Amino acid sequence: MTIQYCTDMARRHLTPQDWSTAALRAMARGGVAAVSVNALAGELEATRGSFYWHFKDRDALLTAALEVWERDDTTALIAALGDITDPRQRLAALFTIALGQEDINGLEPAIVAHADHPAVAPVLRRVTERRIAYLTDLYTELGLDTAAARRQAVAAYAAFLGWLELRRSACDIVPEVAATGTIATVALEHLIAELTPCAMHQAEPE
Amino acid sequence: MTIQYCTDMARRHLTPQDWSTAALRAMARGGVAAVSVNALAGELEATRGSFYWHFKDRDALLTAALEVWERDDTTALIAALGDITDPRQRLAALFTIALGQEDINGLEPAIVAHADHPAVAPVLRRVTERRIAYLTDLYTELGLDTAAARRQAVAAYAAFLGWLELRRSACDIVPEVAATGTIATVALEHLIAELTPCAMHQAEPE
DNA sequence: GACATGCCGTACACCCCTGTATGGAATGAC
DNA sequence: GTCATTCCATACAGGGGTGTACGGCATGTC
Repeated sequence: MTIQYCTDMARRHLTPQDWSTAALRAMARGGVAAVSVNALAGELEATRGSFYWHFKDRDALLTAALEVWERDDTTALIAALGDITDPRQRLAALFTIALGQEDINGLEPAIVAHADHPAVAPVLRRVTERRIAYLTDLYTELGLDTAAARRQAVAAYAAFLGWLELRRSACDIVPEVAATGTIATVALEHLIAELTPCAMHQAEPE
Repeated sequence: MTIQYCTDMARRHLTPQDWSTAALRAMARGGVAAVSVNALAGELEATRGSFYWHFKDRDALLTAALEVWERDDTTALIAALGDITDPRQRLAALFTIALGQEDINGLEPAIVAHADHPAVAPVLRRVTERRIAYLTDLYTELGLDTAAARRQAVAAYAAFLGWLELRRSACDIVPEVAATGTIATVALEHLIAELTPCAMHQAEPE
């Protein structure tokens, strides 16, 4: 019985990035417990021997994957908005990008659901602090005082999280949450227009 | 070596309700995977023999626990609001109760995170439909037309879910999300006053 | 062409969880 | 007191996941 190794084509080597993104996909589906080396190896058409070459542990994969999430969905996103000068356009672009290019559906709810996990807690804390601080600065730039900007940032971020959660749990029941095109308009209506009317007009000359 | 059975006091028998609530607590901490018969037996100071007397399967426990969640946090909650005639007071009481008496912290995010699980999907679908339908009716009673009421219901429910998620993930970073006293005021400001200003005044005579 | 090294497949031991079978303690009926 | 029933503890087999040891196939170097 001959074992066939690479029948299809030149099998390219797996990178730690491949394992990390596969781990994030698995986490979005079934939580932290779904990130099993066995399942990921099957999905990547490899074996666990490949995994333990790139990573020391399963915990090392978890932290690496969550750092990828932190880098892509928070650090890089904020950095991409740096060149937009108008704060209103920056706010609009922020939620448009965050809601529009959601790469892995259900990842954020899965991460938040395991907030107590030792591999999740520090990254989630950094991400939440960074995002709320950025939103607070943005609302301050829009003319709100410190307390009001903070409140708006918390409310907007909660609405954002709930929007993602609703998209994950009931994209068939609530179809308006699924279409990428309407997300921009609906989200901007609810997050910008409606979450800031009480203090917006005295800051807006128009 | 004598085995001591009931040293402390008359050990009352465990009910399926005990197992269900313990399952919900475990699910809130570590997701569906944390609902293990072993762990729950240790928490309840019993053995798996007791469990398999009350339940056929682990899946039977999951569905029973989720039905308890559906009954307590949706059916009973809506039923408790039936005697409030004023829709504005009913809306205020709804979010006050839903946000105030959150019995198990982090349960809703955990359930939503496993929306694809076969034991979760049907219950979550029923709960989401029921809640959004109730909110839609409530906003309709408040004077909104069908489309607007539906949009407000979806937005308010998303904000509610995100508020719970933020409370779970960052109650230390965002302290305003934890205090039960301020929840009522903040939630009512953001959910009633701010989510319905565009169409509220023409329905409100005052 | 010998040799080192990067990358991966395989096999083994170990642990945790599930489900079932079986026995035993406690309680009430009579 | 006997007996049946309820409820629970214990023991066992089976499966799946982890981590490690080891062996093998490549590719590049000299």
